[in-house]
Amino acid sequence: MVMEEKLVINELEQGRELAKRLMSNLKDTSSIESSKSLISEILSIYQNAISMLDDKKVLKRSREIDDKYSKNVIKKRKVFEKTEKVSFFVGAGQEKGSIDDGYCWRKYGQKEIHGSINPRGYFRCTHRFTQNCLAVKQVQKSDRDPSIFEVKYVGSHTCNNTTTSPKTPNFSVSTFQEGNTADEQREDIKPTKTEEAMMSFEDLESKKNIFRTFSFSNYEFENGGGGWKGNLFHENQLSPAATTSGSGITSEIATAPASVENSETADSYFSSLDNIIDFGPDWLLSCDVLNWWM
DNA sequence: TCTATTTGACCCGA
DNA sequence: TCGGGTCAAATAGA
Repeated sequence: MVMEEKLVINELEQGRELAKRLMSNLKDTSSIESSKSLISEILSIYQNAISMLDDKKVLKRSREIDDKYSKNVIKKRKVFEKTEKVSFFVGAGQEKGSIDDGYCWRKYGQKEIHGSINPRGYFRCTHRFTQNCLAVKQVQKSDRDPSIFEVKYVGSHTCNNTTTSPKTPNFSVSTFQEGNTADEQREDIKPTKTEEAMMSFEDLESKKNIFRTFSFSNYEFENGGGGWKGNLFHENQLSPAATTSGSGITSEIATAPASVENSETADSYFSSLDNIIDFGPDWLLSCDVLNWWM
């Protein structure tokens, strides 16, 4: 492991520790100011870690592009590191490819995927050629629940242009064990740990009310392990407060009062954070997801 | 006419 | 050899 990677991991571990302290603070309604301070620290640490990773990626990609064009290799497939891939599920109601994450995407291909019912769409940043932005995303409708789109982001944006300011769709994050085959993942579709986070970022620009609409959820199977429905944002869940579907803790969180710290049920929500915050390496490798709210 | 999408072909890695 | 990612010509739509 190179020095930079150790530094990044160290940063992320600090963030995790701070998050744990934050969890404790949130159980104590008298320590709101302390919690706000911790949140700022956490965001700063994650930003540092992401910047470190991005610096490395930008350099690597610049070399890839130089190689590509200098050798006139037009169709050479880029090989990204596994750590650049992030998988998460986005609620339906936003048709494939039009999931509004604030960036401009252009579809450049679609493929039938072996073993999957639904084709996978390939999108790249509109500013790929004007600003050399190599961000790419893949969108595929879930085989298990057609109302769900699985979106994989490869690389992060280096462009400045967005349709609006970059924003986060309401989404449910799930990380999978790296190295598993697609079939293995389908066979054992649950996350390897309690790694699912449900988030709503309605007002991230101001960041004033961060965490008012932010919640983590413990992983839960519906019908004894049968599916994701209870944990996913469906189109009627774009406004979590209006959620009526789903069951268990997920649904409760979706309808949780804005002021979680004062909620009677807040303790029960955050009592499960020990499991969630202990994301483990897979989650740490997926921190591109943080770009959404930075 | 311009821009985005579709789709078959091409290419590479496993 | 196969599966998946990308290209680019054809097509659609504003």
